[in-house]
Amino acid sequence: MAAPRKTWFVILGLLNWRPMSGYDIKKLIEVALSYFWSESYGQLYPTLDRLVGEGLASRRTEKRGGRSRYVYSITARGKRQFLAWMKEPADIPRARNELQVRFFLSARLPTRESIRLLEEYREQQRRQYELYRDSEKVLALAVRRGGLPDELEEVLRDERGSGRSRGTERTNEPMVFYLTLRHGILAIEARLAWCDEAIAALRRRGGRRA
Amino acid sequence: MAAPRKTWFVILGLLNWRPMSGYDIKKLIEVALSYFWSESYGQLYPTLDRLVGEGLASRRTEKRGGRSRYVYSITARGKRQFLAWMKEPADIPRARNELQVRFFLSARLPTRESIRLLEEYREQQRRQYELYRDSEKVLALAVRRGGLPDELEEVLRDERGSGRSRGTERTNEPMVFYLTLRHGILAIEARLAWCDEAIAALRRRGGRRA
DNA sequence: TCAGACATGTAAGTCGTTACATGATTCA
DNA sequence: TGAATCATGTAACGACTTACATGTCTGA
Repeated sequence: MAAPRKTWFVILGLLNWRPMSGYDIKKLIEVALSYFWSESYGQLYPTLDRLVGEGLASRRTEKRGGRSRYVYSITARGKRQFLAWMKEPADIPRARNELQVRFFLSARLPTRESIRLLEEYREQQRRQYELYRDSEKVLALAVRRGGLPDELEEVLRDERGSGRSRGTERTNEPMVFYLTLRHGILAIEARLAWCDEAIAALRRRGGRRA
Repeated sequence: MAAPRKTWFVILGLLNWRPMSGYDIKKLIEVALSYFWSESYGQLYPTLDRLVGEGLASRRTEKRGGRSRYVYSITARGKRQFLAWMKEPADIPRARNELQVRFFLSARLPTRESIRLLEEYREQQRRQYELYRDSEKVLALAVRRGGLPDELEEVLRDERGSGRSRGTERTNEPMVFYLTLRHGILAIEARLAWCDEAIAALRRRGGRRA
């Protein structure tokens, strides 16, 4: 029973970055993590409440030009829990790949159905690939410069000094951002290569028959 | 609102293969689909009930040497629904990759933490890779022979003639099985390559400092 | 002035897992 | 005889999404 609580720890990890409102967290995930993570408000706000209830985060009200909002900070206890979670082995994700299951289920259908599925998949991956490559160019440049692209600098703004670096506590940030993206790129390249291989194999063996 | 209903369609797709009991379906998924799909009994049995309720499957009681069991078959209506679903575009899976999020969240931690995460990931992938390669050898051989490995032949037994093929209605089965596995293999190779690239990059830039 | 961003939440429903519960049959 | 496999289910819980609900502020 129990304890995936991923949302819980991801929020804690982002608060460990800097204090934020629920809205900020949502935005940050959309801008910087969307390739591999998502959260809905329906998860987010209740989880923030629970985090405060457990003493892992604290909440204060902030006025930002008349409009007020809740800003959450991680507590010492929260920090400890987050660090402990980071040390635990990640659990193997339950396998559920819809494309693959569709492809498998096409085995008893005419070959052209399998091929159609693959072509659709290939096109979807190709589109995604272009987006990734664009981001990669921007990030690679930034990494060489030792910073982050402006959009990201902006989302992560407050916790940084007025300059680009606080000097003392150097971190991996830009490199980790870049490498995270590289993971996505290599994964897509593998899928594209697979599509080509699979389409060719099916055509060789009976695409005509279908 | 509504309608992932993946379990629903996967079961329908398997029943389209041949009539089966809930237990059979579970076994088939474990043996042949475990790399990319899973179902629990808690999902399976209630879904089978609903399928029958909707007239997409029918149930009969079968005696198998004194022990009785329910065997489900797909109906014409069920077949139509399954085919319709196969034609729909697969929805983009919601992105949730725990390893990547952990890695991202390590950006503010000492570099050695990021590297540790990667090494753990790499080892996990490497183990999985060995299993895949073993299966690949077996399957590749079978594909060349035009059949399936004995374990799979057994799980899929009844619907086949007494020989290896019913002659008339040739399908892609062996090739699709093989290609499905190839997808997994190429994906893992990409992840291993990424781990190497990422570890090297982090070491270059400050592994010492950590 | 009005669209779009900022901002916070709830309700209902689906999806899915785990643990529990039960019992027959087979084979070493 | 007792462990493994066959076989079917339910209860409780947790995770997650979508749609709904509501209101403010900023800038073109």
